[in-house]
Amino acid sequence: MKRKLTLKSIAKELGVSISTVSKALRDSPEISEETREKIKAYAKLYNYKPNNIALSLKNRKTNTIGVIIPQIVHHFFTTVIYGIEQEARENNYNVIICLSNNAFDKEVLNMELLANGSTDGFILSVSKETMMKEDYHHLNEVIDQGMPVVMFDRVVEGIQCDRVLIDDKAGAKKGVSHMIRSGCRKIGIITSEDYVSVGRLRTEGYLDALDDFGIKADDSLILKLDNIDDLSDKSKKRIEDFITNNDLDGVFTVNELFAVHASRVINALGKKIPDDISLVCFTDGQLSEHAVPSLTAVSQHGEEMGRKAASILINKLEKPEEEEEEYTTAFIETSLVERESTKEVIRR
Amino acid sequence: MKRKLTLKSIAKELGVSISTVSKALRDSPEISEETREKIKAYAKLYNYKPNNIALSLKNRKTNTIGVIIPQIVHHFFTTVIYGIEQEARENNYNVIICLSNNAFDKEVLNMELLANGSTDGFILSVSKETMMKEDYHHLNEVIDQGMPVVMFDRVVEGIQCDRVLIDDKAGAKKGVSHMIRSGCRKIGIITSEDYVSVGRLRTEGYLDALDDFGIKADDSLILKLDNIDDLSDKSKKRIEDFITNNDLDGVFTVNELFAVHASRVINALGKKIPDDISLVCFTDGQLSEHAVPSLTAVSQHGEEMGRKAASILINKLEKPEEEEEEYTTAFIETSLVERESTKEVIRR
DNA sequence: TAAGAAAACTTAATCGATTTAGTCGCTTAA
DNA sequence: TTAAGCGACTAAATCGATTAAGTTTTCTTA
Repeated sequence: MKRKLTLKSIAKELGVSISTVSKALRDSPEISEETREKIKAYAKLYNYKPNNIALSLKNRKTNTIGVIIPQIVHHFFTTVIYGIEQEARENNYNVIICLSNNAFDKEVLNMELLANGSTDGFILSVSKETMMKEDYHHLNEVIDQGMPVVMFDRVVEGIQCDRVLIDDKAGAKKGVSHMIRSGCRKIGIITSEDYVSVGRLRTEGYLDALDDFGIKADDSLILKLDNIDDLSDKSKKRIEDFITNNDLDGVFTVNELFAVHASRVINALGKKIPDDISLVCFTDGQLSEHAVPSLTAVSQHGEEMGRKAASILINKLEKPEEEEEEYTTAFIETSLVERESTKEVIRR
Repeated sequence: MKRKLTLKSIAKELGVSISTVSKALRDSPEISEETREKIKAYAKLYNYKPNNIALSLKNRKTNTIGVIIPQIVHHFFTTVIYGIEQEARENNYNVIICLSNNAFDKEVLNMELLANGSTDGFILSVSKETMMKEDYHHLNEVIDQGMPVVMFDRVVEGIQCDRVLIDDKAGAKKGVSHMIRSGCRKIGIITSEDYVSVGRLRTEGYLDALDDFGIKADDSLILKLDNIDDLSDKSKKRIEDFITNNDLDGVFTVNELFAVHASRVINALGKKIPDDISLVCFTDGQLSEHAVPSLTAVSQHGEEMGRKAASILINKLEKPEEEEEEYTTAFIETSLVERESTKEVIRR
């Protein structure tokens, strides 16, 4: 086991001072050509790399971004992380990832931990529990210490930070409009309770689309489930009843899971997708792509979201300090991925 | 914006020396009860937390684990990360995640970056390119510097490190045996070329199972595709031909994607799953669970794998230094998740 | 009462780097 | 002849913490 080289060990070995070594390696004109070359050759030979921790301490800058997300076993979040990682890497930043598991306490703990010098700033999507508690002291604290924060996807109001959001409303509208254009007239939506912001916004988009085409909304065609993140047996049952008891010709769902189950139910009823019932879901993931029939989906572009969030954060971090603060909200546009679960749009 | 407290600022404020503050906060008996209480009260009031970077430098220990994986938008890897994160957090470690995107250069770069002080050890799954290049100098280098490494899933030989592996062979055998017990006699396998270790091992498990039941293996029933990570059009075509041209009563695939496509093809041929053809795949993910019919799958327990890898690494890190080194290989057992794509096992 | 011990602090070294402020010898110009 | 200037270094401070070693001050106790 060989110890890592340090400036000190190089200096000792070559019989010069530490600062000479440091300056030589940084090409300072203070050091003579000869000495410089000698030191650089030695450093290269033994593969000297400065210690990041020491640099971080000296520069009071870690070049590390802290990412806090509710869960990682989740396709959308991984695409966002992927985007963050790409952008970070291109700008010489590291990424530390912490999971809150949707728990308030873990979110606070993680932030406090990372805020003590480990990271320069945060990208986070707040946990469900935090949203319900409406306790954001941990966010305000790190912001107060001058660490920039960028929130994405699940954001809260009243925090001095930048935001990156999916345009949920426009996305849902896009999906539902597509169904209408392809001939659907009685479209149901499977969504979440309104306190989940993405659910609420997507419902609004659905209503907007109907309105645009002069179709009257009908409350009985709106199914609001408790949990948007998974599919309980109770939710399954409610989806079954919803589809069985309404004579729909289109179903829009706010996530893939609801859609996959809807597809199953429609199948079991002996109806054909898309001939009898069209199906569109929000979120374009593995399930939409590989389901049979494959699902037309509103794609969220998580990677772009991650890149955007990271780029906003890095920008703040590199900015020459204390220009007047401005907080932006960026929207990531969705796009519609047409697949087998919808009919062709009738064009005249 | 208020600056973070440091020992120095506290010392100045209270008119004592830095070391007095440090000792007081660490309950040293050297400091009088009175002074100690005063300092602690002040620190608590203003929420003092020591700077991690400074501690890392002083202790030459970062309490951070570097994780390097080929990709993050991949269900299995996220479950492993989830496991790593859990175990790390419970032991007060941070997790830095870097993606190699299956590229050798990025893997090397990431390791070098993190090895310069950022982490105490590594958990990694080597990239495909690294496996093909068989260039492991970056691994040997960090190991040489005394940083422990744990490899998981995609491991290579000849490196001084611990390993955590899925028991691929036993897992495949489990799946294929199940099909045989449920009545299948002509089982095909869709796998990868042998240079992908998991593909090779799973193929071996398949052959083992056939052998156990006295079924003769037939090379024409073994389809080896180029890429195990995704499904190219070429692969799709080959799967179609494979299933169409062989009169199989069972298909085993080494991943979900192959299975989902096989399912589609079987469907298109007008055959019923599982009545005409049974289908089992390695890897229990979203697709297996939600496909129609849902797929019987060999579950890999990625979370357990992550926990195990992290626990081995942390153990090494906390060990009182330089006991005689021993490298272990841990196997994570798989389990079979029975779903709709296989028939009941006939028990006599 | 004086030496020794104990209590309560402070100084200074250290981790590994950067950088400002010297230092020292040599050349050059007034 | 001598001060200024310059080239080529080194010393020391700094980032924020810990800790071994040193310093006072007060208290014991022979």
